[in-house]
Amino acid sequence: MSRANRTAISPKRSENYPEWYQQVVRAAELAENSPVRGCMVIKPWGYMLWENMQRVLDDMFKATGHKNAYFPLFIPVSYLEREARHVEGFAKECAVVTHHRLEAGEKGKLVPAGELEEPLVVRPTSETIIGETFAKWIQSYRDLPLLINQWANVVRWEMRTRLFLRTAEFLWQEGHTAHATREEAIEETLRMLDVYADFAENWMAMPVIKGEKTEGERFPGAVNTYSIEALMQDRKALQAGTSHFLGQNFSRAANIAFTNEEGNRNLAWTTSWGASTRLIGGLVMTHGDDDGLIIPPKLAPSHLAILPVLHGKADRSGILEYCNRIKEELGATTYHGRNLWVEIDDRDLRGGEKMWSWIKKGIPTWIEVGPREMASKSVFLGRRDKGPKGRKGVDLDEFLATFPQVLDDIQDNLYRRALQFREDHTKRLHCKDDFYAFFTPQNRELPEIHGGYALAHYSGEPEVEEQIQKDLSVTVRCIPQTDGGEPGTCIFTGKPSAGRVVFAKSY
RNA sequence: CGGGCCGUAGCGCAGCCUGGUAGCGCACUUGCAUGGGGUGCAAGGGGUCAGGAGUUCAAAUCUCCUCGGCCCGACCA
Repeated sequence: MSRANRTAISPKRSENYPEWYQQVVRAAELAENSPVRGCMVIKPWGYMLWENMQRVLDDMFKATGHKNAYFPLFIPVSYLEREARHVEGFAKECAVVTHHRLEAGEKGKLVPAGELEEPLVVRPTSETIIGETFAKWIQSYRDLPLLINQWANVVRWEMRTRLFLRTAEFLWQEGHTAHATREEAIEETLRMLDVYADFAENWMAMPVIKGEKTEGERFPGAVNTYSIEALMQDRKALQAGTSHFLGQNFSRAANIAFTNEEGNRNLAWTTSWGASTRLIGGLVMTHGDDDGLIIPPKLAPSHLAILPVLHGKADRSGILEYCNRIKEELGATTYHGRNLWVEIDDRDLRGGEKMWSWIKKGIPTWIEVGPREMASKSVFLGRRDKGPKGRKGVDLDEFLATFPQVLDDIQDNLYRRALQFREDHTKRLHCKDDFYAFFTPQNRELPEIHGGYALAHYSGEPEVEEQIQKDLSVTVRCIPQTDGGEPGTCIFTGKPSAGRVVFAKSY
């Protein structure tokens, strides 16, 4: 392939999507596999991205009245046992600590010793231990609502893992709240769903559908589960955040009770909600292209790479000084809550090679600065959303004055592009045959990218969901909040349906 | 955990069928020349061929087991 139309990532998305994903994560230096099965090493570029996500989400949680706290990594097995459906849901994927020391064995081996009286589970989620704590903290209605969030790592011993999308250990936040009334708790559940949707759309530039999960997809122990669902470029849905109304299930299990104004003892109503490093996987698959990652400016670890063109008899120090002035001026500029971050890349590499390394990492913009720019007081600006062919010279003063708008324009462009993609691959389907055709690849041996979101009427029988999952690996992603409940007829059973639901293959 | 494919230098691969103890491209190191789309020439470094056991005079190559990766299924943020 000629250099001019070679892509930085191979295979391309259209050739082998899962492999493309792995290659982007590697090429962008987000993360790599570790010696520990199913666990990843998050590299600095990936971790900075996560820190930005954390910061923004954390601000949103604080703005809605939540406070951070930290609870133990280890949970006594007996805690988990208290809520029957919760046990069922998590028992199979728990890492269990049974010993508390190592002793020297044969041939220098270390063997576990000192068996624990009660095994400890490495938290897969913290409802039980936080519930136990809440029970102590809450005595009176005056202690409510209790609005807590925790940033933590959790472990779920998954059978199949993929970097960021599903790893045995992952980073997340889990919010846990307790309320005096059912209504208040439901309100909280939906408020946090809105926070996630706001974050996804306005920060990640990732359009999402908000909705309620069907019974089969519900969090173990929840009364209702809500999620935001994003459509990836292989047209599979990604659950990008969840919010659960837990009713009084966990209050009953942990005895989270309070005395109300009338002096009566009541069980609290609780919620929990979480978003994880999986969001990074979603970002890769929403915006990435065949040249690598594309990071929305509002979350980018770095907004601008300055690539000085230093060669031959060029005025090296003059150019570097010119670059430094740009860096200093932009670095003092606030952009959506933090200062612009600018890097001068003066590595001794060829220009093209250097440029491509930043393209693969997904930096929103880069400028090349050499003698020509110096002479004409300009910069040669590249935008990641437009690709290397779209670079152009811009007057320096104009560049400095408009740079934040350029970033906003990229942010908007990424969102519009992703929204367009979703609309292009969302179909309203009116019969079962069309539904099956929509989700069946032309080539069964080597399935091409197919499907998308199917909006169809569904009367709610769990057996129907089981059947289509068996036939097509398609599930109900959610019952969308937005669809106003236009009634119709279920395309599977012919029974009345209250509204269309969203079907898709999913991660 | 079931079915399929795969594991050879940092990355991508050839060699395996028809055993004779390792090769290619990119990357890396050094030098020179270069230098605005991923450079050229030259000289180098790096692999217990995923791990273990077996068959054999001899195993990357054949057999078995284990581990890891990807896809499909089950499960799942």
